[in-house]
Amino acid sequence: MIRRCSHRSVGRPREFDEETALEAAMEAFWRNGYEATSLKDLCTCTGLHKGSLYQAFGDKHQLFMRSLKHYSDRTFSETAAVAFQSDSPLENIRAVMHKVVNNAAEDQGCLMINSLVELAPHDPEVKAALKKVIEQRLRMMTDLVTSAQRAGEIRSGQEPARLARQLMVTLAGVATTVKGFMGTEQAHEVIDDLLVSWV
Amino acid sequence: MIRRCSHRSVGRPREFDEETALEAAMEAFWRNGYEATSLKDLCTCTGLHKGSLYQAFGDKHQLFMRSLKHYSDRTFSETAAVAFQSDSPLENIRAVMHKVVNNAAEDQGCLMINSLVELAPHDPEVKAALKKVIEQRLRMMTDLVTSAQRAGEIRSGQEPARLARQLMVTLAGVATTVKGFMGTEQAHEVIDDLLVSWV
DNA sequence: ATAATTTATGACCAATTGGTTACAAATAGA
DNA sequence: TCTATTTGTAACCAATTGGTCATAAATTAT
Repeated sequence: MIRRCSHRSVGRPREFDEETALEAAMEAFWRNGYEATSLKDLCTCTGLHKGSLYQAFGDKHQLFMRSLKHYSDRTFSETAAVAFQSDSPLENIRAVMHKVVNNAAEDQGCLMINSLVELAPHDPEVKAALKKVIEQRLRMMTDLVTSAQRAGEIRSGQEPARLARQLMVTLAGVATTVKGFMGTEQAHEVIDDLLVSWV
Repeated sequence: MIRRCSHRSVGRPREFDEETALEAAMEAFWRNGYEATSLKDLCTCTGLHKGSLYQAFGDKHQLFMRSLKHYSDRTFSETAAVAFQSDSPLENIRAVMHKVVNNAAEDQGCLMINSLVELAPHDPEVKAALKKVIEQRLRMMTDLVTSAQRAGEIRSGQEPARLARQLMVTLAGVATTVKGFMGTEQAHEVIDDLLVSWV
């Protein structure tokens, strides 16, 4: 059972790029939600036929799981990238928060929060996947808060874990209210207002 | 065109209570979301047949709109009821916030936030309805914040409208994170942590 | 009693859902 | 060239979707 290279074996070669198709599917799920995205929609936006989709990704649910993972991987690496740019921990927190807000596109929100609301209560697989990535992010936030407290940039009265939770809740709130009732600018203001009260 | 009483006219009398049926439908939409709630589900939970449902409420979307209104009416009156219990404006804010959190049932969240996430971006009617109720709540919050600032219970550095927005965003965030990643107790802590930083 | 009216019920409908499968086309290895 | 293998394509599938309609039952007004 040796596969020399990932994809240059015997059969007919793929005519599409798996990554591109996945990105398109993710976009559709992100914009419309899981239930509201039909197989036909997925075929249209990826340019593939049902058969190809199933062969490449499995059924709709598996494709969704991969989309979700793709999304969370990308957004996490993007935010982690700005988490250590400054030597001021508070500035790093601010940068991370604004990064997340920028990612939560207007009217589209955040795929993770969307999925949390739509699917988590009834889809154990989605719930487990989200649990993992949320805890991951919570850990990062907690570390940042701890650093900021040590640096004296945030008052030390409250536990870092609880302040981190506050940040996460605010981000979740922004990701939902940005769906029709808040411009991106206002969302950024919310972040700043919160952090202002922490110094 | 005179109707003497609302419902004791000619035809065969209703065998079900409209209010009860509406409540059941609302519960289903609340728990499962719009798309994931099928007509059959609605028939099962209300105990009605399709025909009766359509005659009484119109199509699925109209029934949903009535459910949403029913929900927002009930929750708003419940929260407004506790908004003036104390003579301390800050205590009233706290009471309102905790009331909302209690309403957002674990794993079920808040029907308005759920609908905001699932439908608002693509359903103008839902969006408009939510806009109305959200602005209503925002006004109430703003008034409470203003009072609290006047009473000196909240520092006066920030605009009441922006602080109110902060409260709303936090509530929205709690309503989503409560769907699998936060117990009710923790949700209450988040509220308290936020308000603590305001004094 | 009868007519008018409104209800409850279930059969019925076209369209769409997610999903499978048969088959032709395209490649690599023999 | 021939075989094995994998892809693309479209026909096909049962089940479910939201929604309508004809009909019988239950009531009030006459």
